[in-house]
Amino acid sequence: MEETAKRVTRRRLRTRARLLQAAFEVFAAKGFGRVSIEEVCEAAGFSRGAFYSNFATLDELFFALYQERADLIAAQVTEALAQDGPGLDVPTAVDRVTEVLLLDVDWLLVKTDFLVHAARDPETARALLDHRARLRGAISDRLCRARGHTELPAVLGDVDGAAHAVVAAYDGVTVQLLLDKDVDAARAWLGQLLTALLTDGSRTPHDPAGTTTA
Amino acid sequence: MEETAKRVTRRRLRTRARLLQAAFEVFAAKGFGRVSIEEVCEAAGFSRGAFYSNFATLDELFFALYQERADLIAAQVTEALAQDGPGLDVPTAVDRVTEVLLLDVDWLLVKTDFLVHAARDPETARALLDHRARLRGAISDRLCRARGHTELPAVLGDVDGAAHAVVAAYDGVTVQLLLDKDVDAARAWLGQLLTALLTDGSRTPHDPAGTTTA
DNA sequence: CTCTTTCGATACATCGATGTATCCGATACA
DNA sequence: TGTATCGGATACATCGATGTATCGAAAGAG
Repeated sequence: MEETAKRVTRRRLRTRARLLQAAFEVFAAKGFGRVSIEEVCEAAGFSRGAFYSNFATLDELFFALYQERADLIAAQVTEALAQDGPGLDVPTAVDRVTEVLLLDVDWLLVKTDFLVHAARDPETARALLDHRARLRGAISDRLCRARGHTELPAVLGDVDGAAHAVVAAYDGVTVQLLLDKDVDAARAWLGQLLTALLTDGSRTPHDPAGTTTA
Repeated sequence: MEETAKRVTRRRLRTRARLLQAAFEVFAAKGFGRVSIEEVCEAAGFSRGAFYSNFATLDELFFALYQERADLIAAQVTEALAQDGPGLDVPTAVDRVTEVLLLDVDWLLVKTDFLVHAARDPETARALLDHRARLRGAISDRLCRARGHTELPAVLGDVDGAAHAVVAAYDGVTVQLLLDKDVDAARAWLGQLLTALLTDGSRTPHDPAGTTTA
């Protein structure tokens, strides 16, 4: 072979995956800043030797964990927005993306930990910005296709500005959700916000769950 | 005296203030999760004895630090919104609140650390929710007084819903600012977002700095 | 000015986390 | 199935952070 490829990969991949899964759970429960390497290994059912065989430091594991999950989320969002609704209207897309983005509170916890981390490390920040750019791309595509059916308010500028606004609303609702832990309220609230941002103010809001009357 | 009041207070208050100030700087630079008690004391020019004489744990200091700064910010926002602009119009208030809220990036860093902390501790979450409620209150008051001059879109519900939206936009823009560190862009972007949220979509955006043409 | 109380410094003991070196069992490949 | 390599466990050394107990000095009260 050209490359000095590893002979063994199956067991290694399994333990690596188990370490990442355990790290996700422990990070979500206690926060990255309060977790030791030993805790992750214990949660995964391994000793610290397994960790040092797969990662150099906790930061490296955190980075790998984030990238794995971020790819997953990005794929889910892209898929949720790719399937075209019957009317190609914005409210339907809003509902679907709201469902996907506010699905797992543990992920929001870990992602916020990662944000705090990224705010002080440019390399980490780049990974997070990449993730956000992927989400914005999927949203922009969807908004482009929906244009003509629903007019966007001109205040936000072009379609990319609107995608930026969607992400900003998502982040804002996430903060509130992290504090009150009310997922249903957060979903309804995000729907309202996106409706207010993406549709004309004169139109009546789209309210599939009847949240405004409840 | 009825109470067993402390005899000495002046020196103690001074060192406590210096510890809080040093903690703010160190937390902003390295993040709460990566700071030790010794580092805070060293930055303040004290030994660890001074710390344990004033606080029981780092969490307690962090809590005190947050409350002090949060009160300051809330007072600034309240004052910035209390002075009535000549027209009582929403765009002017938007500009002023944007200036105040995105003033100090270090505060945003520390506040986000505190958010991560609060997301896992209900007592801490209550303090943060109180701070947010105070901000919303000031915003609601201002929006109430501006009603009649500028109509709010009905999508957000009442005035309190609009205040919620303002805070959400603030949080969303904060996240982006923490990643790209571009304060000017964040201010302009927050202004755009708030304009899109609070004014009718048919109106032209308010753009004092000419950011949309730059 | 003296005295008493308190505040912060110093020294010490302890605990936990980290990283490494080494060893044994598991696994892929011939 | 034999075997060479790899992966994870174990043991150890080290380092840093924490908390406490004690001491000297500063500051208010009289």
